[in-house]
Amino acid sequence: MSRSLTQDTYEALRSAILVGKFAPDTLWSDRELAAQLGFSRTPVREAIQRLAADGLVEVIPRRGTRVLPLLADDVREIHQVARALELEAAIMLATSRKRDLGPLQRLVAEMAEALEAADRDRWVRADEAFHHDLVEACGNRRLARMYHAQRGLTDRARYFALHLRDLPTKSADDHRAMLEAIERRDTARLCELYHEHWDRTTAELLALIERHGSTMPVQSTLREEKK
Amino acid sequence: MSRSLTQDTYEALRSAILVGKFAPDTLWSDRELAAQLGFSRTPVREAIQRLAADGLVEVIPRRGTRVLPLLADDVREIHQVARALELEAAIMLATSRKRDLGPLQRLVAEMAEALEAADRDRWVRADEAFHHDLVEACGNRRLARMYHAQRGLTDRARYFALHLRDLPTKSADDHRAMLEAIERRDTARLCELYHEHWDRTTAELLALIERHGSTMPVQSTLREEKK
DNA sequence: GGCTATCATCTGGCATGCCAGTTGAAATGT
DNA sequence: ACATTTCAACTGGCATGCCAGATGATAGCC
Repeated sequence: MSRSLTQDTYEALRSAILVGKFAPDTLWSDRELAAQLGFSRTPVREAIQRLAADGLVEVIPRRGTRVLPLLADDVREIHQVARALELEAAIMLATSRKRDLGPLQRLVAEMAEALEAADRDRWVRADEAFHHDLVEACGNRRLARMYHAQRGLTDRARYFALHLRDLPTKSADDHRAMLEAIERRDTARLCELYHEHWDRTTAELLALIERHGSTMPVQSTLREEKK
Repeated sequence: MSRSLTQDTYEALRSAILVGKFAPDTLWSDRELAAQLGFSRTPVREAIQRLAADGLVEVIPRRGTRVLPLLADDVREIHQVARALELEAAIMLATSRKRDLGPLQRLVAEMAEALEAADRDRWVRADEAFHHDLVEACGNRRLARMYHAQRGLTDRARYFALHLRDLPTKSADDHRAMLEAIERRDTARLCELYHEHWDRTTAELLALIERHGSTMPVQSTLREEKK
């Protein structure tokens, strides 16, 4: 895989948690994880340190490592942070002199096409790419890193939500409007749009989460494998 | 100290770096740090993982752990992120129904008194507390944690800057105006104020940094102690 | 039966030993 | 004298062993 077992472990565990392979609130021991992944406790422990710093797990001394659930309040908090950061990035783009909005324009078009074809997966890819590229384009790498780290935490929820809701026609309009505001360098309009867009997105996601239980309908498969 | 050597090590190293006891760009080995702190490599290594995640150090395999310098670009990026997050918190306070602005009002008064007495240390304490409490009061713990983590990175620079510049009379006005905007629930004004305030603060800090070299005038003392 | 004390077994915390990659100065050849 | 090679002394990566605290099934008591 990569050049470091710690890195591999970190990525494997993070992805497993975000995809839902570890049921929230379950306890895991470093020995157990190490055995499953095939190497020793040390890289696993170091990876767990990082996951704990990310807020994905909680280490309980002499009890185990608990996978933290994604609660409604967490979604609310994460979305708020993401909104603040992405708005800052958008404002930066809106006031920047040299900028290339071509990729973003293409992605908006891509989303429109995906909607016409009712292709949810294609739409979600373009949507992810739009927000991703927008934040990347602002030039602040710290901001981008923090944004992606937070946003990644809700990937799982968004993925399930996509198949449970109506086609996101409203979101497509929002994106187009946001891009236009950036083009026109209209920061006041941007602030409005972002507040509307994220408030609605958050509410939609929360409604789905509450309807389907606070944890997404994914169960751990590893627990059973082990026995 | 606390209940975990890893935690102790993390806090000790983080504080040492932020206070300037480790010269930027110096390489350290985990064995060396462990010997100085008095325990073994394991807790030191786990603490270093977290410091690397914070962006304070960089681990170079088989070379050492490099203390990252605080460059002008870093200050720019950090201030931008902090501004975005604090503005979001301020807007939250401005639109919240039940809120207690008493502590913030007291801190604004405190800053005014400190200015009259030309007491820089008292002023900086009140200033820190103002921003701290403002972000805490918004109720989004994630946002608060990220804000403080980022802001902490520039503590060192701000501390030195304080004694090298004029009394921050302008900042005091800004804070008062910000609080008033929150009281009047005037979010548009808040946006303006935040952009002005942080742009000026960033520019001031950068000017001082560039005048005094990209790294603050602090040298490592530990290197010598060791010999 | 119900309650309590016990203890084998589990956990994370930490120390330590070995490995392989990197380095820079000494040893070597020209 | 200089360029090249070599190698001892580092480094972080990883595995492993021991420890003390926490747990829960069980044995013992009332």
